[in-house]
Amino acid sequence: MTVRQGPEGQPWVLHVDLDQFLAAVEVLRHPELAGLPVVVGGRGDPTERGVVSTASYEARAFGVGSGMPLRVAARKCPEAVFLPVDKEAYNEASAQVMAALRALTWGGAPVVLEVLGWDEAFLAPGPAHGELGDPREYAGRVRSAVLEASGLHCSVGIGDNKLRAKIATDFGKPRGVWQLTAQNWQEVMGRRPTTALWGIGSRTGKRLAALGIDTVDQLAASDARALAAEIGPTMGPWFHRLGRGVDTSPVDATPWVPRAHGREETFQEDLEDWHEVAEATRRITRRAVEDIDAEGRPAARVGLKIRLRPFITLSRSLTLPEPSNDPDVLAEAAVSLLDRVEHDRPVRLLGVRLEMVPPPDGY
DNA sequence: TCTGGGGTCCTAGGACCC
DNA sequence: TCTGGGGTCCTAGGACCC
Repeated sequence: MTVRQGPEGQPWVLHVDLDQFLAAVEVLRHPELAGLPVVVGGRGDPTERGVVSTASYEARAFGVGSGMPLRVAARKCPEAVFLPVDKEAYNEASAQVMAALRALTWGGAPVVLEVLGWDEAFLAPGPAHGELGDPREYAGRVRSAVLEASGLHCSVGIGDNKLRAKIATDFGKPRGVWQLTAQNWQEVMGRRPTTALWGIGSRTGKRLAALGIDTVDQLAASDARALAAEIGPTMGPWFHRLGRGVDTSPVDATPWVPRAHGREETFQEDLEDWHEVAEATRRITRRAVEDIDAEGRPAARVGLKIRLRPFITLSRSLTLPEPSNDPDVLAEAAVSLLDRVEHDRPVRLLGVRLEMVPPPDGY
C-alpha cells in the first residue's frame, strides 16, 4: 500500500528514528553500561581493523563518531566500552519496534509504515482516516509506544513530505520532535550548505559549489534546466527539487525485496599471495551464497570488489551464462574475475556480490 | 590513524542488432 | 568514402545512505 502526500493526498508524514540504536540495545541488555561511553563496531576489539558502527552519546562527547576507525576511537576515548556488532540482537529489537509502529492507528485508521532499515521508518495516516489532530501530540504518542514496546528511545520528524520529515528528525535528536514543512523550510534550511540535504553528499556538494551553488537557498533558486545540462537529466532536476524541499514520493508499505547480497572482508594483514586471494574469494563467495539461498533465488550476476594497497578500490563483474545457486559455479566465476585485475599489489579487502534474478512476481 | 559492511541507484561507453 | 538512428545488454565506476 502506498500513500501520496501533497494537496490531494495526506497532509503529514512522520519519520521515526531510534536514538543511538546499536548502543541503546547493548545498554538495554547490559544495564551496568548505562551512562558509560559505549562503542559498537567490528569485532569489538579496538586493536583490530574495523570502524565504529554506533557510539553512545557519552562516547560522542569524546569526539567518537560512526565510520571512525576503532583504533582512532580508542585513542580519543580510552575508557570506552568496546562491543562487537551483534546482528541477531539488533534484528530482534528492530522487529519489535516495527511491529509496534505497524500496530498504530491515526485518525481511527491503521497507519502506513515504510521501513528504511534497522532503526528508521516513515509513517503516514492510512486511507480513510478521520480527524488527525495535532501531529506534534501524535508524534509524542508514537515515541511512547516505541518506548513501551522496546525500552528504546526515538526521535520523530514531522513533515509535509518524506524529505522534510527525514531532515526534521535530526533537529529533534535525541528524544525529541521537530516539524519541517513548506512554511518554515526556507527559514530553517535556506542558509545551510547543500550537503545538509538528504541525497547530497560531499562529492555532489563540491560539484555544486563549482557551479556557484553553496547553500540550499542558492540550489532552490538555480535553473533546473542548467543543472540538467551540467549534472544529468535525472540527477540535476532532482537536486533542484531537494533545494526547494519538494518530494512527491509516496510512503510505501510494500515489503522490501533485496536485489543482491554481498559479503566482504577486510584482512587484518594484507594478502600478498594471490593463491591466498583466490582461496579467500572462494570462501567469501560461499558465505554470500548462504544469503541468496535464504532468499530462494539464484544469482544472475557475480561482482567482485577489491581494495589494493596503496588505497584503491576496483570492481569487476560478469553476467552468468545462466542463473545459478551452485556454490562451486559461483566461486569459480568470482575467481575468474581476479584475472581482470593486475596481481602486483597487496590486497586489503575482498568482496563478492551476487545479484539475484527478480522474484517471479516482480519488485 | 586510516578509511567496515551492507545495500541502492545513476551514468557513460562499448558491443551488438535491426 | 562515409557510414544514420534507435534500441538493448553488458561492464565499470561513482555517489549516496544506514
